[in-house]
Amino acid sequence: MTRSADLRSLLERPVLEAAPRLLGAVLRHGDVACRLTEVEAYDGAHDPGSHAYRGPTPRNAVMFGPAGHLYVYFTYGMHWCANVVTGPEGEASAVLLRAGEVVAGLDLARERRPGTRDRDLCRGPARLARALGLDRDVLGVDLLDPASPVRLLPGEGAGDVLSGPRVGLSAGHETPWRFWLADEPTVSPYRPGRPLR
DNA sequence: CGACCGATTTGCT
DNA sequence: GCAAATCGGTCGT
Repeated sequence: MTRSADLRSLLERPVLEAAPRLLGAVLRHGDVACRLTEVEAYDGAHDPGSHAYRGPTPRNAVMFGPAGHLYVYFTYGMHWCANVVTGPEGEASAVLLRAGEVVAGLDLARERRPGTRDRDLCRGPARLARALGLDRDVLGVDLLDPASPVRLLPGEGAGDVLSGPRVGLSAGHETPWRFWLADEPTVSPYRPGRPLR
């Protein structure tokens, strides 16, 4: 990861460049903090899988705003998922936070996800959002503003980054959309992947 | 106004 | 491994 001063400029980079470098960074909401171990890139304008693909709507408006803000959406009638907006303003790309390791506020995280093993607390995008207490209340907050309830903080150096193509997309079979840290128990079970160049 | 879909998780088999 | 649960956004009538 990078130092704090570089976070803003990193997030303004193209999403495929910013996404893997978010691994190891820490997302904190109140007392609960999570070290990111798995993310996925969504390229607003060109990615059919992106919520921004069909243009701006009230729901995805945050994606079209400046980088570094939190895009939270509700899906499957019961889950919230969290994204970090990246790229130049108006490009509407974002990084879906898929998994992480709870590094602070373990008690509260367990409370929010009863009966869950610690390593599963943030294993999966909706699980991560739940453990951190992320919902519409924090939609659009600036993660780089020290006054925000949700903050993105630089992490220690991360281990090896693996990447793999996202299934179900016709375009971008050559492009790695998914990034995760090797040898992390909090990452989703098994994915075929290769080291990031 | 109504129908259909979805960047998923969970629980049961 | 598979199906249920559950509802806001989006689009068509």
